[in-house]
Amino acid sequence: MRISDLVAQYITEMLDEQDGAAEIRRNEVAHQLGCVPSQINYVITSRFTPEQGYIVESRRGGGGYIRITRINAPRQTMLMHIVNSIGKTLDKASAEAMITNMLARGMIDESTARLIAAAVSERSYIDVPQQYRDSLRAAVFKNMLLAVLHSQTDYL
Amino acid sequence: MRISDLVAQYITEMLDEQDGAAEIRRNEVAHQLGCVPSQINYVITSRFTPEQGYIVESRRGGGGYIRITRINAPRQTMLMHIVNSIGKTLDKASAEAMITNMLARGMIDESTARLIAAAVSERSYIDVPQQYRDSLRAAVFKNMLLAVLHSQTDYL
DNA sequence: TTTGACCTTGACTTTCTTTGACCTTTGGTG
DNA sequence: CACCAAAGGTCAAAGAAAGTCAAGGTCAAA
Repeated sequence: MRISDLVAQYITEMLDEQDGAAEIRRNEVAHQLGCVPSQINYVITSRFTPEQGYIVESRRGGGGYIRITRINAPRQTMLMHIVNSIGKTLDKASAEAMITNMLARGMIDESTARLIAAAVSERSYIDVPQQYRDSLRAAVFKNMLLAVLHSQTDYL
Repeated sequence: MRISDLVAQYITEMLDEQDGAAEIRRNEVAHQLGCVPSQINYVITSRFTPEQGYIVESRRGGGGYIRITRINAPRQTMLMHIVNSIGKTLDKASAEAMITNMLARGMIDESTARLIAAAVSERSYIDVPQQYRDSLRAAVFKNMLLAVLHSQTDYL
């Protein structure tokens, strides 16, 4: 198992136990998990980004800390928010991050996540000239999210 | 015996032993079987394609892997049929007919149907020149059906 | 014997991870 | 205030995989 996975797991468990908020001391955690301190930063910047639904605050100096907070709002609001945040274009990496995030926060279930991921996967766009791909992905993504909203609304 | 056959056999045996899911490290397998790493890619892209009933996922970098999952079962077979029947292009009307049909036969549920419909709806393709639309729709449709298969596959 | 489909190889690319040297901020202390 | 120690931050280099692609090889069928 990668060290980065260990760190991510450590943080995630802490978030789960503590109701979506975790405060760590970087050096301490690095020492506990046997890695260099900057590894913690790497994990945070790659897997606990705002785009993925986390807020990170920190403070240096004596008594410093890093605080990671999971964002939580009503499902449909979050979905609408995401829909609105999508511009004219959407690259593959962002799409994937968003899907992972929606899944992690229970906004969509796993099979929905897979379906959306498939529809926006690079593989679907192989025959399409590069210049159209990202705008197309944006349109498909948006339409699908609206369909999800529609489904969820129906059952409420 | 060809090297590619060896590789294919290696993977197949692994799938058989492990209930349809195999995770390999490319370099390691290449070394074990005495071939160049890219040979593994060749074999996978030529014999473990979605059309042949496999799903492949991978990750680069430290701790990377290639995961191959075999699709099985009855409903899956029907879906595979449909996947294979989709050609290079797919117009809106045919797509809709297929979705309705799959829904009617219980191959997919209602929310899945809606999602797929959203993804292949004409509205998603507004910015795309007419000439690309149907081939794109075909690709998206196919990928989504494969994702459905993936969901229905219980692996591990 | 030409051709076309399939196979093999290796150079080069891209992505993700790990590490460490150096920088900046903060709070305390003389 | 001046200085220092204790945090955390940044960044680039090196490492560890996997992906791509094109050039050439094999072999059987036409």
